[in-house]
Amino acid sequence: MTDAWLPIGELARRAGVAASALRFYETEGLIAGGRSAGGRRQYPRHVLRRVAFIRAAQTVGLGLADIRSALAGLPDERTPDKADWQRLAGAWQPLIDARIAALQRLRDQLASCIGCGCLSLTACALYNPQDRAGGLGPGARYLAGDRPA
Amino acid sequence: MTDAWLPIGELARRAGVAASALRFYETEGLIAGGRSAGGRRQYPRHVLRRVAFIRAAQTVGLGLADIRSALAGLPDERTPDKADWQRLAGAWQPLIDARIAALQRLRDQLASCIGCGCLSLTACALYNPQDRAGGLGPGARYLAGDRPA
DNA sequence: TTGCAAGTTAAAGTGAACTTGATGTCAAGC
DNA sequence: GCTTGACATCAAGTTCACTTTAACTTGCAA
Repeated sequence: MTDAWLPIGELARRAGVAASALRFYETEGLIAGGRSAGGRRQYPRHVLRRVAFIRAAQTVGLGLADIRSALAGLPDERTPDKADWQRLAGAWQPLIDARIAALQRLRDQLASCIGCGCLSLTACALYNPQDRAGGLGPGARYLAGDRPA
Repeated sequence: MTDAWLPIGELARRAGVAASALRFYETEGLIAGGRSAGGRRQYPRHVLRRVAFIRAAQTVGLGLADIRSALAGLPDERTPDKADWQRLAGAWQPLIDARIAALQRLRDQLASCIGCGCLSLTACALYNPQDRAGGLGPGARYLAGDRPA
């Protein structure tokens, strides 16, 4: 087959992530590959899918530590197949559902708070520390369509 | 009235945020107050509502810069009233709706991707850089119930 | 053979929202 | 007067997911 091994630039281009990110993923143990005679990284093709998984998992809201744990559930010496990926990605569904539910609760509470105009600490459902868990964590700042350059 | 002015510890306790965070907010121009003879911070009571607004806005997903802009829309020498807060919080509704919609799209795409088990770069809707905007930004890592200690 | 793009490393920088630590002051109770 | 706890400032540290920088090497084409 042609290009059985991908140099880092190729992988970066095809996966749509920066080469520096891929090196970072490698040092973090999220991906792995071999080296050429000259010491350059050479990735087997299936790493592409692995990178895709990582990015998708990030979209779902997972951190790299969680993703590493998830990837640890893949078979070691067999190339992961359809069922493997299904198993991993299936675990996301409840997470997304929970996030949606939390946002909907927030929206409803906000609606009632706008109705009363209170924003009171004692009475307003919007300001309830318990519900902050449903939001984004600190550092979550890019809203839909508001990605950095 | 009793305790017309709140020392920072009182405000922290009542608002449910750390005193260090309040000092930080003050240096960032998000809240303001006076000083006692001895140089200690004294906050007027309505700062409580301001802090509540800040935390609520964060829950909605806004960053402090956005929140500062929003707060700039409040009257300067009049204590903000019901209508003022309503006006500000009303702007959140579309943001929340957009976030929910983005997550629902993600969920649907994930469902179809699990159906096919592909996770393929060319065919899978889940791995689509366009859609990453609908997720959380980089650094958004705490899911529901997964707050740091 | 020369030139250049693409690759290598380690270390430091980024940004957001705070927190922690060191060191010193203030105010109240005893 | 003394202890205690809450408060003051300022600098530096934390977390995460990377990116940037600097200095150097590899590999391919002209």
